[in-house]
Amino acid sequence: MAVAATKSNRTASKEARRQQLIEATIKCISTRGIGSTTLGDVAREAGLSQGIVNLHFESKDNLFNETLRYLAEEYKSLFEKTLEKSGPDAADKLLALMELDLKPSVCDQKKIAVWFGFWGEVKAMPAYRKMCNEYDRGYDRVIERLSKEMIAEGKYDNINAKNIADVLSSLTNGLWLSCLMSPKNWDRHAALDSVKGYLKSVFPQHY
Amino acid sequence: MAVAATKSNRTASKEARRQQLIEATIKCISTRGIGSTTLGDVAREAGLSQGIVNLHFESKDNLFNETLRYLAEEYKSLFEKTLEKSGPDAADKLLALMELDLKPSVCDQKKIAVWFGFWGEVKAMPAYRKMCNEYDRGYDRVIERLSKEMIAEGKYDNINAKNIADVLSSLTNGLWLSCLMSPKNWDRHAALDSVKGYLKSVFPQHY
DNA sequence: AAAATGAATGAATAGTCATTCATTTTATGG
DNA sequence: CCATAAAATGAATGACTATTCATTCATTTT
Repeated sequence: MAVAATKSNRTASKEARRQQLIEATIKCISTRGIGSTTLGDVAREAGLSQGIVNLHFESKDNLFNETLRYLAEEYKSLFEKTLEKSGPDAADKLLALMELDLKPSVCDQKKIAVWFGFWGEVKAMPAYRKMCNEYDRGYDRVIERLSKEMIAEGKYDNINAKNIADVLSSLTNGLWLSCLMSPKNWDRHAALDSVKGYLKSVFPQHY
Repeated sequence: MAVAATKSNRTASKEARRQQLIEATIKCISTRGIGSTTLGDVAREAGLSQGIVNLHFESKDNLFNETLRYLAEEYKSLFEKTLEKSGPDAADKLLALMELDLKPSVCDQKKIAVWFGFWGEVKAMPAYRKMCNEYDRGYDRVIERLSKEMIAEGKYDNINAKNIADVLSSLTNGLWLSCLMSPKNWDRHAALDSVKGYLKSVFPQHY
């Protein structure tokens, strides 16, 4: 099928170009900020010409939305892989997920700067908020389910799984802010100790 | 002599005019986002003319810096007042400070949107990061000192004051993000319960 | 009341940037 | 090789916006 082969080649090349532009966008936002990243900057970063973004993404708005979706999908895939590979106990899985959030590949200045850039614009761009919420809902459910399992196993009293899930996700996001604001003397091991300290105090029989 | 109050629209004092413009800026950033707030928007929001911001603030950059400083000073003043009025025990003071962060006057969508707007721009504007860090250092020191006192009082083992201070500030910032992202079904009492739950698990003799 | 002061105005300017599109380059099939 | 189409270019366009400044206006001083 010559036609199909040709078509798929073209598509592949188009996909590669889109990916290249998304990566350039992430780099630009992480260094110049979301507010002063221009399409010219992105094109230059990608080593391509002025009009290239509009050719592949129609508009700047669309490019930014696709960039956010790319970041969200990337995290989702790491989350799922972590959940699969870790285990088998709920306690192992929960710890592995918390460790993921503080790994260099997830928690680095560059990527965090981009996340905060998008979060800072949610008032102007409700689509950003909507997308983030859709992805986050899934993670919260998983954390809550794992907590519930552990509460049942450990016969813990007086603690609430929803509550713990809220604290853990807030804690992670707050630690990311510290990483963004004090990149020089931020210590990921200290951050992980903080999280472990919390887990230990809530689930003393498990950690 | 309520001179300032009776003065016509055209001749408010310089300080009053600056304040009026800063408040308009906060309103604009909280609704349109920091990236699409123009000086025209701010002037319109304040009911004044196009050139007014440059007259009183020299530049947009300066207006935004002064706006961030205003927010930081406002919080600082609330923090200090809370520390004074609460008490006398360290446990009371610490709880009062955590409650402050979740009070409607501090933790409302509008104000949080502005904070995140600034945080999202720290890569482009190092001055924002610098200013935030200068203020935050003070709060962290206070929280750490209070924790230290409680650790000594309660003879707690195996816990570290710096660690607790880190968790508490991260937790607060993370809860603010939840408030920004899910304004509809965000519950400040549930958030406060999360914080209290943490305090109870770390300082069981105190809470 | 005339003059002086300085706050405020808003039209004009200069610069930036997203988007368009006519043209050029590259790749593919015959 | 050629013919064709897709991909890429980059100059041009038009919209937007920070900043300037000559002018207007209200208040105070003389």
